[in-house]
Order: sequence, then structure tokens, then C-alpha cells
Amino acid sequence: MTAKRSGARSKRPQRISQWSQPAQEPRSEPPLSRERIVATAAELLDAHGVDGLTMRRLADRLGSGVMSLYWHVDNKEDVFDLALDAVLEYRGSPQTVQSQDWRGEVVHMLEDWRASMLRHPWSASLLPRRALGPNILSRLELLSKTLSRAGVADADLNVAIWSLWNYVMGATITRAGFDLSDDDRAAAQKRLEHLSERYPTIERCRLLLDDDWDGAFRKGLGFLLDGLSPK
Amino acid sequence: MTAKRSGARSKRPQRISQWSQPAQEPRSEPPLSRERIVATAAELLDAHGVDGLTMRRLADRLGSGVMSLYWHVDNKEDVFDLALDAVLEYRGSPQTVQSQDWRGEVVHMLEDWRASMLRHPWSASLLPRRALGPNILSRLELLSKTLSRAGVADADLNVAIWSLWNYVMGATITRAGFDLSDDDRAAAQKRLEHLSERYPTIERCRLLLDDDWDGAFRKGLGFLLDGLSPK
DNA sequence: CGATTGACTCGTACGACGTACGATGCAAAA
DNA sequence: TTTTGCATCGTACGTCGTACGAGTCAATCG
Repeated sequence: MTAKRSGARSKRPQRISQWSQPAQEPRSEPPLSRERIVATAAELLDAHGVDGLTMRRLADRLGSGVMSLYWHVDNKEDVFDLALDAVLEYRGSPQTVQSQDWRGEVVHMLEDWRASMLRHPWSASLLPRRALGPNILSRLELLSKTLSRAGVADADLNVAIWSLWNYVMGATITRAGFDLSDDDRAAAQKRLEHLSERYPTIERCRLLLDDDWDGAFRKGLGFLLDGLSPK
Repeated sequence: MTAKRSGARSKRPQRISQWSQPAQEPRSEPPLSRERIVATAAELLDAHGVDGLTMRRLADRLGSGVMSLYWHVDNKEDVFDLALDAVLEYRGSPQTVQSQDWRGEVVHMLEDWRASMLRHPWSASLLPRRALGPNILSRLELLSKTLSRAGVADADLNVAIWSLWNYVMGATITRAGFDLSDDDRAAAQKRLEHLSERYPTIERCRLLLDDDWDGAFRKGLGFLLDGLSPK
């Protein structure tokens, strides 16, 4: 299970530590910088979705020429990687150095993770196909440490971590995919008429209509942690 | 929780039942048809990935003009929807009408689902952003029925189904994202040197190096089912 | 039988896109 | 003053999805 891509950042004297702290403030105004590009890219992604980010639009918004971007950034993929990691920062549960409530700590981090991704719905679907940035690795490290301290056997640790990862990613991608906005409600309803005959159980429990996503996430996470808890 | 899109298939006298059985055999040769288009699209997707499917390439491979495709298909999104559902068919565990081994049945269906998606790695990342086709709905129906018969309370049924969905989707998308092929191994290894200091626990349990994806999937699924089992 | 229809094919063209390739400007160093 | 490097950007190329309308050909109809 290795991460991928992100080889050799080219030209530009390389930032001090390859991937350093990504964000600062937007500055006064004009001077182009990697930070400003990334921040603006994230805004554009929030506003117009994955397909709404184009190098031309990005340059427009920054008041620069399109090709100027390529001095600070390798290519569009690079912009995605940087914007993605910028959005996944975690300031842990403050200075509760190590509470004995490992379960609460795990739930807190995972719900925060999910919330961060839902605040930027493009991020969830991007994360699994990109290299793991430092911020997401920090979350994984925290998760490992907490579970380990909680008594999960080393042999089960990887499975536990990946199970939680899978659950969170699946839940968030699904949630972000079914976005509220559109008026597909009509089409969906029309489809449901056929459903009652062909998919009676789905219909009975109203699987596709329930919209308590947050509750379902929390409850399912509880079940999963029940299964993962050291016996 | 509603599905989305797939409104009004335009022109073309509409297929008998809107979404009928998608596949037949590739036919002798030339006559363009929705079935042939979808099958060829799936081949192209398997061979060249999501970005490798272009309407021009598709037409080339079919020996037709590009714009001819648009008689049978609304647009490129339509092609994705159709190809996606075509790949997700499930022929259940044969005529074990209803074994009492509900757990085995669930595991079998979910592993088959995952395997189907991994056979076509583009499918996993597409599924959450598209409308739910008939084949995936059938799987959900089967899942509902089995869990319900197993004694899962109606109040927990939705949560159980979505938890399993989330787990399978997360696992499969992640797996499909980290594709084996490339030579990023070098880059990944180089990165791991920094990791030992900054992410000791990850390093210790070799989280990113373990490549027993199948085993991890099965084991984690077991834990999740433990948590979901009616007490 | 000729005219009309409708199912189907496809060439051309348009406006996007990512980005390669120099040509520029401009500060600090020599 | 000249040189050097960072930083900016205009132009141009090849690719994409697809709108538009002109073509083909069999079945239908008067």
C-alpha cells in the first residue's frame, strides 16, 4: 500500500522542505505566490466544483496571465494536490495530552475530518487518487497512536486503521456526490414509483429518502468501533 | 438520500423500459447500437482509464463517425452511466433460495461487488457521483433483505446498509486509486525516510507498505459485521 | 409509381481546455 | 555598465465535447 506520484517538483529553487506549511494570509494584493494560487484555487473549487477550476479562470481571479502560474506550479495536478492538503489540516483536541477516552478522541478526529471534506466537497473524491499529503498523514499517525494506546493488537492495527479510513472516505464521498442543490428530486421521485415493486425492502425502509446523513455516520461509526474494540 | 441526474433520455423513441437489460453480444460487426457503444466504452475505460475515454476514440474503435454516437446516446455522461451499470451486474449465490448463513451471503455479495469494481477500476470512483442504476439497486435490495431476515432491527437497517456501502466504496476507491503499475515506488520510498521521524507509528506498523488488500478488506468487513450483528 | 417520411450517419465548425515555447521586464550582482 | 537570475505573460498548438445541418436509405403512403 504505497502512495503515489508527486515526484520531483521542477524548476523553482524548491521550497525549503518540499511540502511546507501551505497557508498564510492572502497578502495585500498582487505578488503571485504559491500560497495565493493554492488559496484561490480552493475558493474556485468551492464555488464551481472540480470541473470549474481552470487555469485560465484561476489566472483571471488572481489578476495574472495564465502562464505566470506555471512558474510557481508544475501543472494543474499540482494545484489539486496542494489545494487538497491545504484543506485537510487538523488542530487536534487541544492540549488534552492524552485523555483515556480514546474512543471519543477517535470519533472527534474522524468527524472533524469528514466535516472538513464536506466543507469542500471536491476534496473527498480527489483524496484517494492523489499522493498522501502531510496533513492527512498526520491524521493517520494520530489515529494509529490512539488505537495502539487503546490496546488494539499490532496485528490488527493496520486493518483497524484502513477500516476507519474506508468508512470515512466512503461515507464522505457518497455524501458529497449526492449534492442537495439540484432539482433531481422530481426524477428521483418518479423513479421511486418503479422501486416499490422491484425493490420492496429498500422502499420499506426508505433507504434513499432518509437524509439524516450526520446521524447515520455517527451511528455507523459507533458500530464499527464496537467491532474494532479490543475484546 | 436521493439519487441524481438521469433525467429524460432525449430523442430516440426511448427504449422499451427506460433502462432495460444493458448487455447482449457484440453482434456481427457494423450496425451501431447503444449496446455496442456501451460495451466498447467499457473496453476503452479498462484499457486507458477514465481520461482515456473520448468520444473520438470511441467512434474510431466502432468504425463510425463521432457524431453518429450522439444518435444513440445523449452525451458523454450518459456513456459513463451506462457503462457503469453494465459492469455492476450480480448473479447472486445461485439457488440457495435462502440459506440461514446470512453472514456468508452478505460477505459473498460484497466481495463480488468489490471484485467487479476492481476488475474495472474506473467504476469505483464513478459510482458515487452518478445515479444509482438498476444493478446496484438490486444489490442494495438483496443486502436489505438479507440483513432484515438476519434480525437487524428496522431502525438500524439504514445505518447498517450505509455502513457496509461506505466500507466497500471506501476500500475499493482507495485500492483502485493506488494502482500498482507506476514506478512511484521510488518516490514513495524516498518519502518514507522522512516518515520514520515524523510519523513513527505509521512507520512501525508499516501501514503504507502492507499490500494484502484482500485480506485487510475481508478482516475489516468481519469487524464491521461484528459491530452490526443484532445482539 | 413517385413523393414523403423518419431513422440513422457524419463532416464541419466553435469555443473551451492544458501547456510548450520564447520574448520581455526588472532587480541585484559583478 | 553589464550581466544574471527571477518572474511575468502573449501566442500558438493540439485536444476535447458537441451544435448544426446536410446527407443516405428503407419503409410508408397517396
